[in-house]
Amino acid sequence: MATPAQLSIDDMLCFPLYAATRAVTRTYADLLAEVGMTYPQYLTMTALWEAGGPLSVGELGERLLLDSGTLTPLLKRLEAAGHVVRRRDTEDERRVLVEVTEAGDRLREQVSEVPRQLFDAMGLSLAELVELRERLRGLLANLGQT
Amino acid sequence: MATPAQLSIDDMLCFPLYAATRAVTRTYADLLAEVGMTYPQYLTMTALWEAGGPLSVGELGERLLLDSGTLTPLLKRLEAAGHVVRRRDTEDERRVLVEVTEAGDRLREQVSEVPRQLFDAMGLSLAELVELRERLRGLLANLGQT
DNA sequence: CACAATTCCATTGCGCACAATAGATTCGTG
DNA sequence: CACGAATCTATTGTGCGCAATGGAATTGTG
Repeated sequence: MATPAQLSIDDMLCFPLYAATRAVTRTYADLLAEVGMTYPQYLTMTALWEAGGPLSVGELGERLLLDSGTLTPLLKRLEAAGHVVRRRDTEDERRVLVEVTEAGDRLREQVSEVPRQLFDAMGLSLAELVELRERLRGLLANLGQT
Repeated sequence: MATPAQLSIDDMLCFPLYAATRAVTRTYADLLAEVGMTYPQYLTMTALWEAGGPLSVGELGERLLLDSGTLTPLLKRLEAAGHVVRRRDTEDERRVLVEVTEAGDRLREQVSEVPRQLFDAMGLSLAELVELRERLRGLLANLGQT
């Protein structure tokens, strides 16, 4: 099998990648339904929890590899839900700082089992997960992302 | 590292998976820009080319793991671009058959180098690609997809 | 201090994804 | 054949992703 000019859909790498991502997102959707969050919102909250303090929209975008056209409306929804507050940075009025609220911190405990639940649903050994993760990181780096 | 309760964003599998998929989609967008197609549209055309004849919306959905809410508008755009035609199945009026046009067949040649270009952009060896593909197929199967 | 370039966020427009629902057609069973 | 169940596509509504654009604030340079 020498990468023929015409790969079938089943031979392509991109399709399993694409389909697996959507399957993971659906699994998250099930797990996050009770707290009313989506997977991108959960990722965003995770980045904020991890940072331990306010992040600007741009800093969030760097960590999540998302641009402001995606983040701005997403952050407004998180703010409307009471999980974060957004305010202009007094040091640099161009920037908007996003900070987790107390309710957002309580949410962190409510979803603390989600990573474990997802790990179980994926049905991979830890070694397989780590190897897959490293392969994907390599792919991401090759495609010109961090 | 024993799957701690609180994984950081960098430790999670889901994030590299999610980000790598978006990076691949962007790479496809660059390669497909000259023919005016998106990645999901290209995947859909690939499924039709591969089938060698008309497929119903449902059959396409099975192959692509997409539902009619996604496919119907996508197929209408492909039809508006002249790449496919849609018609009711005379055998079963509930079904809509999607068939590649002559223009759609010519398109196939115009994108014949895309798989190779993507393979090069990904920067993986063939062995790595195959292994990654199989891991992702396994994950997809575990998450309850085909 | 001007002022052009840069940085940063928001907006707009388009195209997915997908849940939920609706509506038409066909099938299965008596 | 009747008719309820099942099948199949379309529609609606919400939420991403992202390119392109715009506008406000800041920075760098002379």
